[in-house]
Amino acid sequence: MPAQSGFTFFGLDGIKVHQRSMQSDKANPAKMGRPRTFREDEALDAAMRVFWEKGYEGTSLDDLTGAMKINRSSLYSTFGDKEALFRRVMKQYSAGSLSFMSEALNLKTARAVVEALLRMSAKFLGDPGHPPGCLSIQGGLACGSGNEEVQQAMVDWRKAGLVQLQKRLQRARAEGDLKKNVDPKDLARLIMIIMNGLGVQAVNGATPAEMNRAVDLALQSLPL
Amino acid sequence: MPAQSGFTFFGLDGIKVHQRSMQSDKANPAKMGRPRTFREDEALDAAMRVFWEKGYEGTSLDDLTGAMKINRSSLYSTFGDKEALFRRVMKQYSAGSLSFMSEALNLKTARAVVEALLRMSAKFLGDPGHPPGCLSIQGGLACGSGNEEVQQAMVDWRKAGLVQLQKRLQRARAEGDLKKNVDPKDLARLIMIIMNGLGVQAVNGATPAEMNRAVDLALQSLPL
DNA sequence: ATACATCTGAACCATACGGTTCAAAAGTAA
DNA sequence: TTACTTTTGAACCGTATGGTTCAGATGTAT
Repeated sequence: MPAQSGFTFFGLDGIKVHQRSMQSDKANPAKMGRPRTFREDEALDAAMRVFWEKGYEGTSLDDLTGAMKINRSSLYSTFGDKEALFRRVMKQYSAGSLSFMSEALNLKTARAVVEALLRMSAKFLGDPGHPPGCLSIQGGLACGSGNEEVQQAMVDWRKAGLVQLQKRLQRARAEGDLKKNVDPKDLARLIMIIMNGLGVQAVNGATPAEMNRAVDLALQSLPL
Repeated sequence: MPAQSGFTFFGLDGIKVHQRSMQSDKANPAKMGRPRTFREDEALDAAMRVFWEKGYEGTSLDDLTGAMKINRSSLYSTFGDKEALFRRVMKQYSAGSLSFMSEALNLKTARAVVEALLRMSAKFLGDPGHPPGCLSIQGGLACGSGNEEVQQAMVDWRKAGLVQLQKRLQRARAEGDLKKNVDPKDLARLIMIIMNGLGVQAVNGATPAEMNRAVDLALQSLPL
């Protein structure tokens, strides 16, 4: 399951494994020049955790190089610059951590979709195995001068999630799988509102269990 | 209505008014020393807007002194330092902008309380007359090294809102004003989740009308 | 062996940052 | 008028920030 690779930071202490695999790998001819001492995917995962915890503006290059265990030159030559790295991290997070959303959207009924989204969000956003909340929010809702493009990228990212859910529920409408008095766009927005709010509550220290109880209440009353 | 003073930035161009009132005010004996050229409350409102828009970390001293129209010495002598100013701003925001919460909590029934909270949040958080979202979130959910105390102050601030709502709904429970199968704590958390989520949606660009429709949906189905 | 290619590490850079200093300005007191 | 008090304004400060440079290290190719 490639979606799990976003969570399993298996390589953080596995630099030696990396070295051996590079030397023993005969299928890929070694590249000329000094070999890297780090794995790009591991460094990227480390960067993702730091940005998740400190936000874009609160994360310094020292934070990043320290967590990634690489030096500045390596960071720049591999990822470009701070912003490019963050954009890479956003993609990685979407493909990895947020992949539960795609799974949920693929369920058969609107009810199942919404229930999966809310329960999996409560579980994921408060999971103590990684920084709390959602990177698309933790990255920063507000920003100082010079970081507007990053902020806009996050706004677009969050909006894209809403659009996806709106489309799924509009499909449910077309399939007769939604009550007649329920507008799929409004429902999608309400669900997204609850998911965003769960992210904030997770940062406040709410446990998955506490959030799940609120989700129970929402699910027992929503018109689904 | 003192709550409105948080919104009415009447003094931003009113420095001249301030000067006249200072010279014509005979009730308060003039203080020795050079008179201030700014009004503290106006400067504080200006600071509030900047923090609201750029967050704590994204707001620089140049941003603040520019918006407040005072220089650094004046900012330091009047407010202390950046953190102290932000804490002042938090108080001002609570007393001003967030005062609708106290009003809502004072309504007679749980239903009225919840409805007022959600509708007033949708209206307030998306109001184009000020930066979008809620300062308690916009200030920053994540933070870099050195700003942990500010972050914790915001976490405590947000939690305090939840505790207030929990108490109000527990009172509703004691008064028999809440359905038997509804836990007041869980309901309070769900409402707070929705309010937090409305803040994020407002930052995404959702209009008060769009958010209000989602609130309609929530209100028509919540067990109240 | 030398030549070449790529990475590392450590130093460096220009600018930004929050905070400080102090002479001059603008008032009151005597 | 001088003395005192408080504020302003502009310069300054030490440190942090994102980004750059380049000699040496570590590999492949001939």
